[in-house]
Amino acid sequence: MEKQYDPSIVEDRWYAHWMERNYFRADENSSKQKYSIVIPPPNVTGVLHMGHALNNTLQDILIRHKRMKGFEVMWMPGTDHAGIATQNVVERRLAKENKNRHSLGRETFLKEVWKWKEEYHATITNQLKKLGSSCDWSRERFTMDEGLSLAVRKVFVQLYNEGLIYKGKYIINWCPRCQTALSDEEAEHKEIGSKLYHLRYPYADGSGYVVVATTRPETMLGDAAVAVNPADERYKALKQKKIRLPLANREIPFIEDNFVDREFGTGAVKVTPAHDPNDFGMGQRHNLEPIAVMDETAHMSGDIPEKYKGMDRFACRKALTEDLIALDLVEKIEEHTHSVGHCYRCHTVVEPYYSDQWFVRMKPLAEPALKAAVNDEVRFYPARWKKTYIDWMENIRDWCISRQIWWGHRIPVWYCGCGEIIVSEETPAACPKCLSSKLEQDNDVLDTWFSSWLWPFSTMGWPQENDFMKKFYPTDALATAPEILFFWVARMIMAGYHFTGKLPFTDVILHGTVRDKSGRKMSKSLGNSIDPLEIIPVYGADALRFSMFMITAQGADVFLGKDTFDIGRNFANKLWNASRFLISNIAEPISFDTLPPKERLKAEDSWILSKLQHAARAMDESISSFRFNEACHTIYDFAWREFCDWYLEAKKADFYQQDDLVRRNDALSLCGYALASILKLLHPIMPFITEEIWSHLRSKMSFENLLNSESIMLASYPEYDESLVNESIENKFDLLKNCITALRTIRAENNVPPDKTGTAVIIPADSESGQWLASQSAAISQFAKLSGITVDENARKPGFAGTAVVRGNQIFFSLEGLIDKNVEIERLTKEANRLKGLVESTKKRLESENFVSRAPADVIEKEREKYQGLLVNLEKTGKALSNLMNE
RNA sequence: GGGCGUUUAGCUCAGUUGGUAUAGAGCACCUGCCUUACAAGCAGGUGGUCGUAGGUUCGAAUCCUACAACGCCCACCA
Repeated sequence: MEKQYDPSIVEDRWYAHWMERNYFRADENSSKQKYSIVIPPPNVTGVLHMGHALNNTLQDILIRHKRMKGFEVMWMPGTDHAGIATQNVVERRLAKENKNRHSLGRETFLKEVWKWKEEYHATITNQLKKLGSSCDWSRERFTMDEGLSLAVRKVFVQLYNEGLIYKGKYIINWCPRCQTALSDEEAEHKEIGSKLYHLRYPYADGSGYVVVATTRPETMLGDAAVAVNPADERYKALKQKKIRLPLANREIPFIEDNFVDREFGTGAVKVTPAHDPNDFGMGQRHNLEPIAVMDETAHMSGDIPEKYKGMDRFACRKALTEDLIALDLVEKIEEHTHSVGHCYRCHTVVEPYYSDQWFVRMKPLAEPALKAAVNDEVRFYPARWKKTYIDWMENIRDWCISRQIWWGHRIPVWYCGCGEIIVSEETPAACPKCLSSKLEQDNDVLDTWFSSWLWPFSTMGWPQENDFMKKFYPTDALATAPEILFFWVARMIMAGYHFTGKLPFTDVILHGTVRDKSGRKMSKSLGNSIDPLEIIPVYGADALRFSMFMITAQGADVFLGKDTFDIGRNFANKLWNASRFLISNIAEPISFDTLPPKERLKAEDSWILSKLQHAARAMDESISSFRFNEACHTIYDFAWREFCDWYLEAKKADFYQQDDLVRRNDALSLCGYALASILKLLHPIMPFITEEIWSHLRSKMSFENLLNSESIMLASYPEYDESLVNESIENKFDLLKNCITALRTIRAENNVPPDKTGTAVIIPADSESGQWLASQSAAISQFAKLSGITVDENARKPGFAGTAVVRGNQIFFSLEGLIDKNVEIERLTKEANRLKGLVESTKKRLESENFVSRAPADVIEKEREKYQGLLVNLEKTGKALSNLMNE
């Protein structure tokens, strides 16, 4: 074994080995209880980033943990075609060659996108493997593969037949750059500093004007009315008047509508039914014809003055405002911040656009999905997301699912010249009504999420009945970022209930966003992202995985810097060296069936076995409740602070016992047992190094029921064993460690060099402590580098010595000429003051009538014991201090 | 406008149901060590009135109220 652990050699080798052995393969015929997860399919738009690393590591931890716990696990991998996003990146690539999708034509363009898909799909798959993801690659799916496309068509037809899909002309969010409709969720609202224009609209009879306020003056060309609140007295007289719309030079009426807020602006609002969702509503209530004045690229068009035709909407805003100013029709322009929708893919300002689109009626689908959350059948981690989910479900609106792009599932609707509309899973040969074969399929494709929402079951072969789905559906956990709670999670739950009658998963784990050290979201455009593939060769996937979860509390954002991964790398290296040390001490391969019998266990053995039980339980609980940072801390502390710092150090002496082979083998086997347990506990988080060490350990040691698994992946996860818990030994060890630390502190504070040994005297507080510490005098000598130690209640204090009091036990360290009296006086004074403070506060509490009469008896008892102990320590420390000063 | 989250050491953050003599890590910093597992390491140390103000309680970082700062989500007042 090398002196430094090098993950780059090890990791790829083990992944290939696991693949070769088919360890990731899920067996639908297994009799074991199943545990299944479907991957949130990464978009094929590009390479994976740290957010994916976080997301997939989380799932891998769960999968590996459950696999070791004896479940038949299935982790379904796959990718998403990501309609608009992928089409955009491919169009951008084409633009560099001065081509565009229209010049290529639909078919050729789609071929280009498929090429892109293949390329990035390969990269993504490779990245997931580098991370160690133990998904069942034999099941891999893509949202546009044949089976999933079939599921999409089936769902569309079913919903249509159920009356839950309809087509209609409405105001929708339109991205003028992508030139497609968007759903409400795809329009991201951002606060924007803007202007509020107060425009004068003259009455048709020339008797004056009314002032209306708008943030988008260019839409005035499409105005169909001016509306006021019916209760607004100010405008009562204007009811009969008409407005002469400036520039457009049309007459428009006054209308009254309760929607209008009397308090805002002037209380009069221009109504543009074709370009504003509220105005559209008013238009419908008052039979106003929507007048479209923009085309699909948000350039001015339609029946408007020549001058503005073809102008970009923002250019027009400027030009038109200037013209109105020239006509003295602008009362004032105010600064105004408001929230404006942006395309979630290209960040262009969304235009409300009047057009013919397909929608899903959501209310009926939401009912069971809402109930599931209210009843806690589906659980959210952290739990606070439940409320967010419920709010959204309660206020759900219809879902616009048609997209005017080419990359995606084509809408399975055909139109016949006779007016017939055919909605069908299969391409119809002829119109059922007029028998014409001249049918035209709807040009639009479906929203990407219309395939994603079926993911948990479409990937399993639905709608075909099959054993695989029977075994693994519904799944168990779903891990994702909160950003797509509505886009995806909520809709999957709705689809799950509607099409399979089942909740598709029970635990929804919402993890945070990956950010840089200054809190900015990591993104390609900001140039602040860290590429997992650059980290892995240097630090290792294990280090990447461990570091990320070590520093991240459940649901909290992850802040990554270039030094973040040191934690995991250092930990891996520590583990490597401890293992190397142990394994190198095994000269001849040793074999044993069980742990040494109880009577052969030494104190430190019982102690580490007891501590191991706590660690095992904590790991299990932390992972099962998705608190991965806790799991990392638990294993880090156990492996490093307890196993390496104390246990292995304590066992060293026994390793060199060439003349007592029983003792030597006990020491090696117990260390091997503890190490193997650590490896198993850690494996879900750091799969590679644990497998590597596991194989080294197995080459030197065989242990029935412990190391019998060829791969650690398939070994059983350590179980909490109460019979090995030993609180009294843990207590004694705390005392021992505190005594050793006290001696070390004296040495360090007095700058005693490590190569100078000294002698110690311990005057124990009682005979029990005395016996225990005396039995550990060899260990104390070793850890504190002593040449001699006396533990005796009747021992005499050494003349001049460094002093400490631990739980009433007086500890003296003496080394001629190396203990600095002033240092010691300072230390002891500080200690005495600290104790005085504690004695005071404890005394106060115990003298308080309220405390003594109201606190539970055990708390009072504990407080009394604490007080007695403090008094003893204070007294002895004080005495040591005065002795020192008098010497 | 509604809702949620965060505020703890110089920095980044843990702290599960209120109670373990001293509120924990990592990094940074200081001191001493290349002690034959590990300098990516070892031993020791400095550093915190737990955002502010009240309240509940025998007891509050933890529960309640108000306030402040920052962040996020949702929302059809142009």
